[in-house]
Order: sequence, then C-alpha cells, then structure tokens
Amino acid sequence: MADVAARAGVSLGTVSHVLNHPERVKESTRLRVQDAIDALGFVRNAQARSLAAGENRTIGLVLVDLGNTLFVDIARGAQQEATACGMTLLLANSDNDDALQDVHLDFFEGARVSGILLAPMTDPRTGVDRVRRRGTPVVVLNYDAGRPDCCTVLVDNERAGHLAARHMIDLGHRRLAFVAGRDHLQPVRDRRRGVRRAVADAGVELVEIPVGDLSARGGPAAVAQLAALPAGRRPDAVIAVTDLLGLGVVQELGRAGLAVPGDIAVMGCDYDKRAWGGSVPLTSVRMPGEEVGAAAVRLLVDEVSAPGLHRHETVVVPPSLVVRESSAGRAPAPTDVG
Amino acid sequence: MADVAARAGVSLGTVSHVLNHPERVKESTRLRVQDAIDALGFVRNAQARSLAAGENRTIGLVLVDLGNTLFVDIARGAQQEATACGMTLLLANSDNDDALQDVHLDFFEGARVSGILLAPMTDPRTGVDRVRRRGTPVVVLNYDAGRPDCCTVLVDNERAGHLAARHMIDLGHRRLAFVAGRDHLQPVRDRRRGVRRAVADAGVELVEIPVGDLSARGGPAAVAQLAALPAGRRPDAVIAVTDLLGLGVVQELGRAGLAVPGDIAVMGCDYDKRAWGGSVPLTSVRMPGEEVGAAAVRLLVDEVSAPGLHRHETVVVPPSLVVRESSAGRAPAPTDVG
DNA sequence: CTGAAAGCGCTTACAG
DNA sequence: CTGAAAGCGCTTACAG
Repeated sequence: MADVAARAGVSLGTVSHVLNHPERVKESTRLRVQDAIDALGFVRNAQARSLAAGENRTIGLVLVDLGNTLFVDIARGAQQEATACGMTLLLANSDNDDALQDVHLDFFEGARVSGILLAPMTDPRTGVDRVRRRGTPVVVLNYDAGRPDCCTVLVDNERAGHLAARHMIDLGHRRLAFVAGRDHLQPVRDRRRGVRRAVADAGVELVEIPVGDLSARGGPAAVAQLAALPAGRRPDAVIAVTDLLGLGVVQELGRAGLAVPGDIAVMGCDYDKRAWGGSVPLTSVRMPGEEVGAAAVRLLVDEVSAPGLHRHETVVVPPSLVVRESSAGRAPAPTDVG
Repeated sequence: MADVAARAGVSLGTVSHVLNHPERVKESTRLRVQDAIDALGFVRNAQARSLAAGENRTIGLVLVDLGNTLFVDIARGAQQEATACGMTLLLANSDNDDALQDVHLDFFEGARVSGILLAPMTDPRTGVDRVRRRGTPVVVLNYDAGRPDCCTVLVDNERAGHLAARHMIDLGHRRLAFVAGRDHLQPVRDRRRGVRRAVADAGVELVEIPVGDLSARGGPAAVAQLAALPAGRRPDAVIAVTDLLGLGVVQELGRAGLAVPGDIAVMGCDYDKRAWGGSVPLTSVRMPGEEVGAAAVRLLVDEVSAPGLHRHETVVVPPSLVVRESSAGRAPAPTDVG
C-alpha cells in the first residue's frame, strides 16, 4: 500500500480512503490512486485490514461429510446467501473425523471469522464450548445439540417419516415395513417417530426391519427378513430410512423376482443423488439442504449485526415428498385412494 | 495475549515464546503461562500472527463443482496431504460460476494464503494472471491451461479413453460406439483421442454418437441414434464418455428390451458414485481424485518451501479400469478373448 | 479533501 | 531465560 501511495503521490491514509470511503476523496486523486493500484497489481492484505478494522466479513462452514449430497446442498445454499449478505463463505471438511472437526473450529476461531456454521454428525459439545466461550457466534446445522447458546437449523425428520408413511397409506397400503438401523443417529430416530405416528393415526400395521448398514449394502438383509415373515404378515410397502438403503432393497427385490411397485411398493428418504440411477426411479422425501444453509447464514448474520438484540432460535425446515415410480408406478399417483 | 501475560505475570514476548518456541522458556514459567492461556480460553489471533511472522500455513482450494464426486475426492486427498504437511486446507466452491471463481481467487490472495489450488472447468487465465503476478504459487488441477508459470496435475484422460476401448476390444467386441458431446471440454476431447487410438491400433470399427447432454438425460438420444443405424453397422459395445451418460444408456436400452451386456456391452467413464445404483453395475474408468489432490499439495508445498529451486512441472495421474457387470456380465471377465 | 499519528495483536532480533 | 522495542500492513479519528 505504501508503494501505491508513493506512486500516486499521496499519503497512506488517502489510499485507505479510496479503498474504504471513495466518496470522501476528490475524483481526480481517486483516479490517480486507482491507476496506481491497477499498475502495481495491488491486493490489499485482508489480515491487516481486519486486524485494524476489527471486522472480518467471513463465515466458516465446517461440514461433516462432503460425500453426502445433503451437505453439498447446504454448502451451496449457505454460499449463495452469504454472497447476498456481502460475506465470504469458507468451507472445511471434517470428513467424519471429530478431531479434525475441532481442529477446523479452532482454525476459524483463530482466523477471527465473523461466525461459524457447523454441521456435525455427533454431539459437538467440546468444540462448540470452546468457540462459544470466546463469544463467536455459532449456528449448528442438521443436528439438535440442545444448546440454548446457539441458533440451530434442522430438517424436520419426524415430518419426513410421517410424510413417507402417509404417502404409502394414501396409496392404499395397509402393512408398512420400516427398514432402518438403531436410533443412534438423530435422523433415524426422528423418522421412525414420524412413521409410527402416521401408522398409529391411520390404524394400519407396521413391521420394523432392523439392518446394520444404512447404505445399499443393507438391502439383502432387509429383503431376507421380509421374506422370512409369515405370508399373512408380509408388508405391501417398504419405507427405507435412506435412499441408498431403498435402492438396495429395490435391487434385491429385483433379484428375488419381485416387481416394484407391482408386488411391493418401496420408497427411500433423503433425495440422495447417488440413488437416482436405479432400475426403478425411487420415491423419496427431499431434504431441503439449500434452505438449511441459507437459513443458517441469515441467523448468523442477524447475530453478528445485532449481538445485543439477537435471540437464539431453532428453525425447522420442512421436507417434501417426491413421488416417483417405485411407489406410484408409471402413471401419476392417485391423490386419494382407500 | 496481554491478558494472558498479565495473569501469568510475564511480558508479552514471553507468552509469544511459549507459543512459538516453548523449549526456550523455563518450565515453571511455561506452565504458568499455559495455565493462564487455559484459564482465559485464549485463542491466538492468526491474522496478527501471520502479519507479524510473514507466513501463513494455509492453502486455498477453489473448486468448480462440489456436486461432482471427482472434485470431492480431490478435496479429500488435498486435505489429507495438507494435514500431513502441517498446513490447513480451505475450500471455496465456485459452483460453475467463473466470476465467483475469480472472487474466490482474490479472496485467498487477500488472505495471503501460502498458495492456491485451482480446479477450473474452463480456461482460468485472468484469475490466475492476477494471482501469479503477485507471486503467489498456484497449482492448476484437472485442467491443462498450458501455463509454464504454474504446476499442473492432470488425470490422463487420453489413457482413460484408451483403457475403455481396449477393455471392450479385449472382450471380443469389434464395433464400438463412443457416445459423447463436442470436444469443447478437455476430458471429452482427450478420452475420444484415446478411444480412437485403441480402435485404430486394433483395427476394429468405431461409431461416434454425438449427444447434447452428458448426464443420464443423454441416454435416450444415444439409443435412438444407435437404433437408427443399419443392422449391419450396429455396435456390439458402447463407451459413454461419462458414467451418468452410461447409466442413461443402460436405462434406455432396458426400456427398449435389450439386455446389458447380453445384447450389447456398455461402460462409462468417471467412476461417479451417482451412477452406482443402476440395475446393471456399470463398468467404468476410475479417476483417482484423491491422488490428484495429494499430488497438487505436494507440488505447492515444494514451491512454497523452496521458491528459488522449484521447477514447475505437470504431473499426470493414471486412471484405472473398474470392471463390473455392464461389460463383463456376472462372471469374472475373461482376461483374453478373441 | 488530505495527511500525520496512534493502534489493531502479534513476532522477533537484540539486550540484559 | 526474560523483557523492551520496533515493525508487520492496514484503518480511523483527529487536525488542518
């Protein structure tokens, strides 16, 4: 910057002014300074700037898994909203590694970002404690950490489960299977709750099929359990807790010679692009990742700009049903059956 | 930091020393300072540090598209290698937006990162010019920009095409179809070149099928063109330039009542997880994204640590064939047919 | 409208 | 082994 000032024949302060308050500078000198900047290829040192100005229009987003398209959607939504708010979004991928997640949190803390967005998979207590202690705003995404000192943005997984079961019931099915793992993961627990509520309200039957693997590899185990049921208790519809698992179920049913949805209807949950290529397009429940990311940025910006007035809140974003062939067949789904 | 010094009853310089050169400080005072740091929850301001120290162990990675699993793999490989080198990797997603890409480059430049990794989709000339001008090291990934002033890491797409065609030829096929778009994109151009070379060397026939959409949506157009060929010229094997396109072809062939690979063998290229769910597991050519990311970090670190001695180089990472059912059927592929 | 000066939070020779 | 002081590149009241 000193070089720019020298070349333009002005003081440091003036260069700073054309950078920060161009309207306060006479046009002729502003142009002269601008020329010097261009000629020298000057790029202001953002670290020095934010050190001196005490502000830093940057948001850090720590993500648990970029391989999961939900998180990519979250990043995209956050990115767009951040840009709209005049902030820059930086991503750090913790790749399912809790220790690395804490490293990233500390990194952003050290970089004095305006705030941090955190999408964890397990309870992020220690890391968030450290960050909150220094007062940096944190928004937790897609995980209900039950913290009163942060905003939270959740997808309504209970509703996702309810939507799924309701859809199958509306199609006329009377005996549903819910294929899932343990309730260890919040989304599994909540989706199960939603399925149970819909089933109870409608007075239909529910068979819960436990599997150890929520990816497509869980398909064979699920189908084996279905086949082992007495004929009278065999479900007419399957809800898999994830799309990948739903895909595995469809594949395995195909191997067993059963038609989907002719012999049995199937749906997943997640709207996962990795499950889009199946032989039968899979009905699913879409989780609005982009809205989650955007809402989180909005909450963060609110907290940053009005630290005093800000009230922490939990935003719950609704999922939506995506009907495709695996439940409804090739024809459009009947709106109201049975 | 002043608070820490006060609480520990030492000077600022001493606190700095326990942070940067703990061995130069007497144990008892080091412990005292450490206690103060813990008690106060002090996190050093990394901006001030790198301003004063003139170094910044951070690498910025600008990615064109996080929705593409190749780039996620690249990010993962770069992340791991960066951690191994004691650096932190920061991600910025330009989401197929050239203007946003330049914004991210300038951001990293302003943040005075040690170096930048750039995975673009089109020629990144202007952005890289700006960054190189100030001397910041840049490594270009997955795109041959033909710049002598940067290192480059490429996947050998020509070889990928050659591997694909060679595989089909080895399986005994004598009339191959190559389904792809224009040569506008480097990977398409190079893969085509490899396919042509293998076909010419083997003296078999090649039919080139142009499609406008390289995703699964291109499938119907491709199959329509195949069906329109005179019976005597109909290919016995299809190589799609991407896995998604290969998936689309398999789906459309299924709709047309043709068996894969019984009636016609199909393969893709990319090893894209989004194409893994098809009714017939797709043979593909795997692009080693993690190695690309890791190699790029290694080149960058070399340039950063020995700016004088460093010679720019282009590393070309070899792809590898992944044989699955869509070309080889359920039995293992014969090693040498025809 | 422009400049001189203090200060942001740290590091690093240099003394002691 | 520890401290005082200069400096990293910028911003921002405050004068003029």
